[in-house]
Amino acid sequence: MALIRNQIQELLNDAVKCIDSTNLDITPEVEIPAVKEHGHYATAVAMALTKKLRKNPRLIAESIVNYIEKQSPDYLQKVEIAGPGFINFFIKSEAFSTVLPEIISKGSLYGTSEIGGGQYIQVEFVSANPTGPLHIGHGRGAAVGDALARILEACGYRVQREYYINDTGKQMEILGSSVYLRYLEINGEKVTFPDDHYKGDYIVDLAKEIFDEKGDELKKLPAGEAISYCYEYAYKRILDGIKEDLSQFRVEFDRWFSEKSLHRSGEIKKTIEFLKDNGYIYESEGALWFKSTAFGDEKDRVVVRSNGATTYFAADIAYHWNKLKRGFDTIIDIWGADHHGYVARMKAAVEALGSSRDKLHVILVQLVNLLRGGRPVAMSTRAGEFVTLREVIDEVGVDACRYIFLTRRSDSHLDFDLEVAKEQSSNNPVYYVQYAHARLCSVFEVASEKGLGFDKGKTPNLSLLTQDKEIKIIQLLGEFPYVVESSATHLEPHRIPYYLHDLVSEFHSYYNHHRIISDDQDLTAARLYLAEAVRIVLRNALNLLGVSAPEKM
RNA sequence: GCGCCUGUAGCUCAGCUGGAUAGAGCGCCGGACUUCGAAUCCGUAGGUCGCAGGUUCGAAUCCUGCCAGGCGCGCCA
Repeated sequence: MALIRNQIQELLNDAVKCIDSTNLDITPEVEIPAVKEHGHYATAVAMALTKKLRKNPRLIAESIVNYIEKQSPDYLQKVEIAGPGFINFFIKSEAFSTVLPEIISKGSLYGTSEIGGGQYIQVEFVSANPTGPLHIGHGRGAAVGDALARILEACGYRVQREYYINDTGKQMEILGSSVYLRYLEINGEKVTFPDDHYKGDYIVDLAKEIFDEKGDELKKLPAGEAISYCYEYAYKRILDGIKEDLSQFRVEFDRWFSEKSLHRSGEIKKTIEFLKDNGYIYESEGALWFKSTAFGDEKDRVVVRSNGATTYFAADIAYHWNKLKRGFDTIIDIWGADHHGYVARMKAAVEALGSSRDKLHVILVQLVNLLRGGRPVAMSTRAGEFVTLREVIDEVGVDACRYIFLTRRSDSHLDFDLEVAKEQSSNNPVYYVQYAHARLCSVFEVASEKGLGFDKGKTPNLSLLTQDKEIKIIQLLGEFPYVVESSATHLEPHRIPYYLHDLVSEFHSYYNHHRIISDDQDLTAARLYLAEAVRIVLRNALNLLGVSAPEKM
């Protein structure tokens, strides 16, 4: 049984084809009007066609409506033309309720689809340097990337979640050196701590750990060896901490990809060779340059410095070549917005590697502006002044934290005030949604105490669901699959929380106006059936966000 | 100087890619618990959609120019 929206969509497609056979590349958009006087669904397609057909929109609307009336689909109560040429559809209420049995029978699968057609997508996110604990900004990237992956999976894509570890290079040396210097301090030596070193307390803690294990042993080693030991130790401990934090944040990666492995395998060298063979590399001032301007970048970029060292960008190209060779149909990179200047060159590289630049989608996540009581909190890894993701999770909880991140477009700046998130936690949008779920669970408990079980196999008399609010809820439930789809195709997780809010607000209102459990057995059965459908959609939607659906709060 | 992002109610943000009277939450004010959970509901107030032009039947949405905030612009990573 196709959903009403689908049927209207198809009907309109046919109607448009019928009015004018000259290859119109317009697909009519079906929307839900803001006010109910405008029907359950509406389309502005007649206005969209005016330019092409050079006819009055109302005339076009009339011929579309004529076509529709000739078909006279059984779900349609009436169709009318309004305003400048809107076509408004009024649906019979019993037609709407056909979605309920579908939701009940599909259960946790309701909302999933096959639009992805098994396409293979990689989502690379977080990828924070293992030089310190994750901070709040990484948390936002983690929430967005993970939710996106869940949404894409729900739409029939095969998804791989990957974390790229920058485990080599100058920063790693500085990390090793930072720990080593702290270690020397613990051993009573006076050291000067350079400005570019990591000053966080966690560095001191790591040095202490090494001291507890090794005593003054490292002091006797040549500095280079000792630093290397410190680096290995610190890197491993920090990365383990990152994994732990992410796991607690309900983010699990399928693969942790090491930058160092690209150096070891010679892939970076091979990548540069490949580009050179294709004429995209030239030498200048003793360095090797990638001709990214040939693909729209504003200037060419160095890949091998005059001292012979490859740049970070060179490794990044090799990394993306590696991704491309793994056969992904689409590659999604989620970056902090401070890296926006790298999009053009990365897309240029992908194209130079013989692929399509459209295969790479870069989602920029704006940095989080962390506040406490309205005052900005300093955030600098180097200076060691930052609030870690773990601290935020401990303070406001995983559910609230993820929800706050996911309720905004990723490219909008985000003020995250810890005091507000904490103090107003009972007014936090996530609880509004979770409360509806808990409330429903409670209703079912009461129902079962009264011996009003819920029989999944038996469909009650749904024509009893005639209240405006019931129709509205049913209609919204029917929208869920489209919301998930649009969220996937636009790569915008925030559509889910906004949908949830609409649905839940409608449900709470309904709950306050009508009793689900009453003396009328048939009506109770029908309403419990509706309630169960709501509960399923709430669970499924929250699950896409990685937010829990508690039975009690 | 150049580039990217943002500018919508007092605050935090949506606005389905050009459609009908621009919407939520928080906050303010006023109501609703002897009845399935009041973390809820119902109602009031609050707007020159940063500014100015342009495109057309129609603009918060598209194009141009300004203004403001954030972030980038290295043979750093």
